[in-house]
Amino acid sequence: MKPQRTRSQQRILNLLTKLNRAISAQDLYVELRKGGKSIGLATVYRSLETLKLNGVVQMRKLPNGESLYSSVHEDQHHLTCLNCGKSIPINECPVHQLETKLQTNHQFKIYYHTLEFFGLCVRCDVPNTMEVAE
Amino acid sequence: MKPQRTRSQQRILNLLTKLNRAISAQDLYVELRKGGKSIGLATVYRSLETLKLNGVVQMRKLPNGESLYSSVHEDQHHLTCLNCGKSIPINECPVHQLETKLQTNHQFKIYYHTLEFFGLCVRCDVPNTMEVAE
DNA sequence: GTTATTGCAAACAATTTGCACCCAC
DNA sequence: GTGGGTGCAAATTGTTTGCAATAAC
Repeated sequence: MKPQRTRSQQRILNLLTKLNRAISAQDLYVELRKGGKSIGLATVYRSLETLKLNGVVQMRKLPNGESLYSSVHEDQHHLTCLNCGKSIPINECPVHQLETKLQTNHQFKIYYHTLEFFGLCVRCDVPNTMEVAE
Repeated sequence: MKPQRTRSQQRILNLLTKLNRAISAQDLYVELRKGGKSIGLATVYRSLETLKLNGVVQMRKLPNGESLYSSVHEDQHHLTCLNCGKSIPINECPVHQLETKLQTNHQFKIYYHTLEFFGLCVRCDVPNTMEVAE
């Protein structure tokens, strides 16, 4: 029962699928314009909103406030440094079993989940008192 | 090796510990003012930033862009509805073992993690074509 | 032709920054 | 007295909204 999509939604979904990685709305906008498509930023946001509610697009928020969107089968999580913002992708994901269980117990249709680890990377985890000269 | 805290940082940390739940910076600000403390909103943000880097405060971002802060031992995750925004707390958390492993493998000092499930709650998961009359 | 979608510009909200003042040491 | 910490107001940034023009059916 695929909901019908508008032209813009279709374009965005295509691009997200092709890219196969998370991208911000702003960058998505730039990419689409580059591709010759005339599209407004507002439309990008509106389309992403709808696609999210349809369960085909997912979103994660970076600590800096920016949102990254990707197509929903992308099950990729990250280890993010609170200081430099560097994000390391990780492969493991131990929550699928729990997801199924929650879906049943809470009568909730789960579309996707986010799992992020935050801390300090080696470079930023300065041994306290002294600065790294580098 | 506890880093020394400024007056504001101390107050904020105290309040977060007392509350034992996640709260937005704005609300934190209001609470502190109510409590008779003269404090500026910017200071609240600056203090939270520092406390976060110290690993004693953690943050999660709601889909609406607001950030919620809590003291870091709070290991509480949520099931959030993409439509109405309702957030249901869950008790399970299957990631601690993975956390330890990642910490070693990636030479990363992990302070905390966030785990959120997104989808539609029963009320919002309308059986497609027809609206709920309610 | 009627209705939903789109683009643009203006509006918004959370957060950050500049800067003068104040407090702690 | 000096340097970091603080409050206020202004600036910034990502996102949302109002509305007239446009496309879809």
